[in-house]
Amino acid sequence: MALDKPKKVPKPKHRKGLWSPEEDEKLRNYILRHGGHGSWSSVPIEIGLQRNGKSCRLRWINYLRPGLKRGMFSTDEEEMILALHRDLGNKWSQIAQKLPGRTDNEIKNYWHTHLKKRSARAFSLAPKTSQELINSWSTSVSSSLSSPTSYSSKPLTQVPISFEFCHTFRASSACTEPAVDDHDHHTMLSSGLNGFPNDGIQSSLPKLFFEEWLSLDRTNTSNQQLNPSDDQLAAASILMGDTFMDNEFLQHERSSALDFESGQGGNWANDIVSYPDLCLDGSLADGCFNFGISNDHDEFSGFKYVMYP
DNA sequence: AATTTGGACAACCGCGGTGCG
DNA sequence: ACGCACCGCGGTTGTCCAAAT
Repeated sequence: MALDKPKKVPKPKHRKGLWSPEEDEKLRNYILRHGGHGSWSSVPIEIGLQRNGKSCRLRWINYLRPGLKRGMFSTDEEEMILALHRDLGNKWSQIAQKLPGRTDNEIKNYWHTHLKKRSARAFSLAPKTSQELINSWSTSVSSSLSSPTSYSSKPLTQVPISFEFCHTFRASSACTEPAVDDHDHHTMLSSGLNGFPNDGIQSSLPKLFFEEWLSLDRTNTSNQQLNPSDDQLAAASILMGDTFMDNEFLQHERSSALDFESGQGGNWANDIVSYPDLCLDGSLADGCFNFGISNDHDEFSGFKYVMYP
């Protein structure tokens, strides 16, 4: 017996679980053809997928999007994640922004399965955040400041800064992170290179991390706060090669670096070489910026500046 | 050989923020 | 001002698979 039930509009049954290669193919083709800037909720309808828009978006971002690295994390990436997690906590999306080709989900999973225990161990042995490192560094450095610097009028330039030894490499070769001993890893210096240890290590120009520089300035100069626009100006000054030398602080750094290098017996041509790490679209890749000096043997001794906007 | 266990990764869920009508 | 849809994020759960029992 037929009942006159009100017609129910069937709720679209969305498939869940793992994506099939066919589904991937459909989604990839559609996004590549139409772009991923429309409404995600309409995407599965357009291509006949029994998925919801949210699921499509996630699949695209975490798996299908071009430029994803996949595969094992490098040691550098691991260190980066550990350091960023110390500073940012579970801000996976922010951490992912510093690691091109990695997704927040991927980093989050990797953290939980590989790095969490390691971090917990390290936590009990070392200062907890870079800020704490900086604070401890500044204490140890304050007594070793040999002379006030000429650029002391700017809050930006008044802070002690940590350096790590960088390396020399031929301009044509890829820049890889230098292998440094723990002994050398956190050599403390004043904001100039005054007192830079002339320990005979060839090509040991310092590496400065902007994150440390800027955050240190924020906390250590209570009455001379570096406001965000100054941060941006500083960053812009670094990124714009031509305006590089307008920065008094960096100018001082440069001359100190050159003094140091000449003391190392190098025949340096005093050329500042500077270049940002860029994405294909021209945006800053991972907050890194490199600069240094070159000699007449086409060797480059440089710093890598890491900036976290 | 069958079952259990645990690690690794993929995907989902819920919440808050934002933009728009 | 309000409601709605959408997006992005972080936490959680589900699934697969290899190693252990």
